[in-house]
Parts: sequence; C-alpha cells; structure tokens
Amino acid sequence: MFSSKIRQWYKANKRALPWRESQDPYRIWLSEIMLQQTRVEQGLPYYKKFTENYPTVFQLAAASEEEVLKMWQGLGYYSRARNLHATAKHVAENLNGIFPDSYKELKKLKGVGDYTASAIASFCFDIPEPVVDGNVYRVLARYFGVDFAINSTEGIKYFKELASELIDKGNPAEYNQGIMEFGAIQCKPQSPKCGTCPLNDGCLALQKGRIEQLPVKLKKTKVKDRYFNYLVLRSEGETLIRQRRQKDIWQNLYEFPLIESKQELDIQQLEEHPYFTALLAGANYSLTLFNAQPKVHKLSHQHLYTKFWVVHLHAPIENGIPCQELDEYPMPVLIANFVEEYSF
DNA sequence: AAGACGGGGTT
DNA sequence: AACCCAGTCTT
Repeated sequence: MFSSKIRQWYKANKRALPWRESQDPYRIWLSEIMLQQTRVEQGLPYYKKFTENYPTVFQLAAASEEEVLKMWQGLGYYSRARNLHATAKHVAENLNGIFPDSYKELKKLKGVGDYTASAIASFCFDIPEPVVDGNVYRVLARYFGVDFAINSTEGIKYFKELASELIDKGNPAEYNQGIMEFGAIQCKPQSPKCGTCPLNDGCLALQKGRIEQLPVKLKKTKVKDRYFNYLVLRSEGETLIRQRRQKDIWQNLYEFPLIESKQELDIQQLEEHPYFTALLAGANYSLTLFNAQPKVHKLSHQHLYTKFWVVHLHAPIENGIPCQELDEYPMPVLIANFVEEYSF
C-alpha cells in the first residue's frame, strides 16, 4: 500500500530536524513559512536564529518589522517576513497567543496558504489534510504517471484530490512528512534513486521510462534585464540610504540612492541624470566607479546589472547615517555584499 | 489564469 | 543557462 510504504521509508530515512522535535504550532508555523520555496539546508540556520531570539509568538510580535526583516536578510521572498510579523502580532494581540487549530482558520492567516495550512493542521493537530508541495507533485506525478501540469488549475485540483485519497488518516502527520521527505531524498528531481526505491515496482513513470519527463510544468517565465546605478555618498564617515517603498522587489529593505536606467550608464550620462543633479545640486563632489564590470545579481526572473558609484563630498550629508551603522539595516544581498566588499 | 516575488544549489 | 526548492499573493 502506497501510504504504508511511504511511512515505512520515512521511519528509516528521516533527517533529524529541529522542527520535528515539536508540535508547537508557533514553531511549526515558523518553520513552514521559512521553508516555502526554500531548501531545508538554507532555512535551518534562520530557524535556529529565530527560535533563539523569539522563543514564543509574543517575542516575535513585540519586535519591529525592521528587526524581523534584518533577521530574515538573505533568505529571500521578503513578503514572507512581513507577513510573518503581521501574523505574529495578530495571534499575540487578538488570539491570546494561540494559533487556530483548524485548516480553515489557519488559512486565513497572512502568508498561510493551502500547503502551510495543511502542514500545520496535520503536524500539530493530527488533522488528515494532505500537503501538496513540490516534492509531493513530483512523487505523485511519477508514481501515478500524471500528465497534468503541476502549475495548471486543473493539475492543482487533480493532485490535491489524489493526495486526499492517499493520505493515511491514522497518522497524517507522519505520512505528510514522509512523502515530502521521500520526494526530497529518494524521488529527487534529477537522478532519483529508483534502484533502491521501495515503490519502484508500482511506479508508472519508471515502467514507461518517463521519470525525466514528469512532473510536467508549464512554461518558465522569461528573465528581464534591469540596470541599476547606486550612488554611494561619502562624507565625514557618513553615507545615505533609502528604504524601498515601491511595489517592486525588496519592499521595505534599505539600499543606497538608486538610479535605474534602460541601458548601462557611463559617468557622463549619470551626471546628466535628473535624479543625480537633484541629489547633488550645487555640491562639490568627486565621482568614481567602484566596479568597472557591472555586478550581475540574478533573481528568479530578473538579472540586475549593477554599478556602484562612489561620490565623495566635502560638505556633510543631509540625513546621512554613520557608515558603521549600515549593518543594522535590512538590506538585499546585493547591497550587503557591496558593503562587505567595499569595507567603509 | 498569469505574474511577481530572492537567493542558493545542481546539472 | 535552466531548473528546482516544505508556496503565497496580486492582478
């Protein structure tokens, strides 16, 4: 039987992970938000840091969003951190610190979707709600030879129903964890270990030589090129930073004043740019390019070609901050790397 | 239904 | 370069 083989495999092969020691909804919720679209190994140090700094939802709720974003720095998808903080405040202030104990109520929390609600419901409350994440899509698509695209409306519905029929109602927590772990370790995206797979006798994809083709996923998004010019002002040990407020990448993180252009800018074009002239109006400055080759920062669907321009000033910077305090602000990895490399 | 949203690892 | 990762939210 599918589910019993999954559970059997899981018992023998599961990794020791800190959130598996707990059924505390706060810890499970925290781990699940962190692990969305994120590898376990990448999320692990963040989970440890968060649970040490914020042992309960009340400490997390008491923190500022900026502090939470700083702790989240480097993990990506920062809306997760903003939603995490908002939900912590909601649970602490309106729910007496107690997380909902039903799928339906869990799903109402900001940042908690179908997958995460199912995970918390099953892991914490033994509710037989199936998790369907990237691992589960792959395992089911292969074993049952499913051709529906995992990111199509009909596919999502089909896989969820299939998962509902398969879940072990006697131990949904173990089964759910099991099928995900199985997907991560045994039924991997590339080079799955079919030779030692306990399910290889019934796997349709394996029988038909379609392991490489499944699961089916609809078209990749095309990558967009963007050209960033950061103005790194310097005077008397101070510099200038801005908080990103637009509906764009890195919302609420800090960066240096930015000039974005359609094409790469040279020094002359930069000095003629309206934003540059406005910022440096009447100032006595010397301008140098830090990196001759644009730094290429790759996001999922954007390539950022970035130049860091250092502007030395002789007069104090209005609203400047001490360079030593730069590391207190939440910043994108692109900026944090520059600050590290430039060493103010 | 389709895009937007990070950063890192693997092939 | 392309794909993937314990997905969710917005348009």
